[in-house]
Formats: sequence, structure tokens, C-alpha cells
Amino acid sequence: MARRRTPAPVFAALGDEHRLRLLARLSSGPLSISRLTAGSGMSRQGVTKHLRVLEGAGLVRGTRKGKESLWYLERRRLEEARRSLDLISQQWDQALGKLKRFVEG
Amino acid sequence: MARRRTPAPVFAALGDEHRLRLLARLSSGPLSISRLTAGSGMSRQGVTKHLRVLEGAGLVRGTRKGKESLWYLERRRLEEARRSLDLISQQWDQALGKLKRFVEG
DNA sequence: CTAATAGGCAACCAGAAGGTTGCCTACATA
DNA sequence: TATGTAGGCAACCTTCTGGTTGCCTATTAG
Repeated sequence: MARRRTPAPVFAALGDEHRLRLLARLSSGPLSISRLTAGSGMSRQGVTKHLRVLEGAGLVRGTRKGKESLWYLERRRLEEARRSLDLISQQWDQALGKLKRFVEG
Repeated sequence: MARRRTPAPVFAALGDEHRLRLLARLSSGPLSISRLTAGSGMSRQGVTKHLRVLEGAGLVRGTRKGKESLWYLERRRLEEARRSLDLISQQWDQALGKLKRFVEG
């Protein structure tokens, strides 16, 4: 039975403003690193590092195209993360239900 | 116009295995710190620190009850986070739609 | 061929995270 | 009242993060 991978790394990757903004920018299409760097208020290497974090979490994927490297969104992991949150949320609802029933006797 | 708070801190708080497990344990009812510590493979202070992180993100709330401090789940923020993910996911769908239309000309 | 552009790699650095331990206070109870 | 239990606070340590810079390679354009 394949133990489910924990969603923690994906959440960790999402837990940074810069990275959220990168993802937002990528959501209107693939972009190169220098494109992403422009207006990011950060050095190219800084952007690269964040992209690698996102890549490590499986949220984006980069391919070299000529002299530039293009970065795409990767959907699967985000879906997984979303499902995880839904699940957690569901558990919490149940918990609150139990508590409420208990309190109201 | 109240600018929306970024979901990054909540995601960051969720981005740790220990904290996810704490939340899971709390989802079956409020627990004290020593209860949470037992079987956590961590010192009491370690647990406390994680709880404070979760509290900082608004995901839990603790109140002192006699000699122990009880910790409860706080739903609002998780809902917000869930909505954020849904939103992002939606944006991505649109992006993929655009890309597809473009490719298929 | 040369110059300019895009990017990789490695070193470095400051500060934050994650964890521990030691010691003190507060409550509950024999 | 004396003792055990729950927890707070602060110091400390090590590792990870987020960012920089310098320099090298590869591709493209003149």
C-alpha cells in the first residue's frame, strides 16, 4: 500500500510571497528567467533559487530552449495540495460537529 | 478598500510535518501541551514552539485552563487558505486553457 | 569572429527556524 | 505544607533560507 506523500513540502513552497508572485506571473504563460527577474526586485540568481524550490515541490518545471530556460506551471501537485486542504478542512468540520454535539448535549 | 492579506504565512505554517500532525491530532478535540508532546518524538518546548507558529498563522488558539493550556483549532484561516488555493487553481486552469487554444490555433 | 545576452555554479553571508536544556512560576493534591 | 505536574522564558546551538556577488559557459546576433 503506497503511503501517501505528505503535502508539507508543497505548502512550504507556497509559503513565500516571492514564490506566490512567480506562480501568479507564470499563470499567464511560460516565461524565461530574465523575464521573471524583471520587476521582481531581486537578482537573477535569487529568482533562480526560488524557481528551484518550486521545482523541488513539483509546482513548476523548467526546460532549456536555446539560450533561455522557460518555466511552466505543473498542475498535478497543486491539485494534490488542494485536495489535502479539502481533506483537512473536512476533518475539522467533523471535529467541530462533535464538539458542538457534545456541548449542546 | 482593504487589501487582502496574503496567504503565504498560513501556507508556511502548514509546510511542516510536525505541525501538520499537531493539527491532525487537534482535529479530534482540544488537547493540552503535554498530551500533544506525548508520542510526538519531541520535547515539550519543541511542541510549544510549533504551536506558537500555528497560532501566529491563526490556525490554532490556546487558552490557559487551570494548570494546563488547551489548544483549539481555528477554522477561519484554513478556510481562507482553501479559498486561496481554489483561486490559484482556477487561474492555472485559465492559463492552460489559453495555452491550449493557442497551440491548437 | 566578436560582442551581447541568458543562464549555471560556487562561495559567501546574515538572519530565521527548529530544536535542546536549565531554571523559574503556578496550580493541584497527598 | 510539601511535592509533583504543567507550562513559561531565555539562552544556546546547528542547520536551513534567502539573498548577494563573481566568474564561467553557451547561444545568438552583427
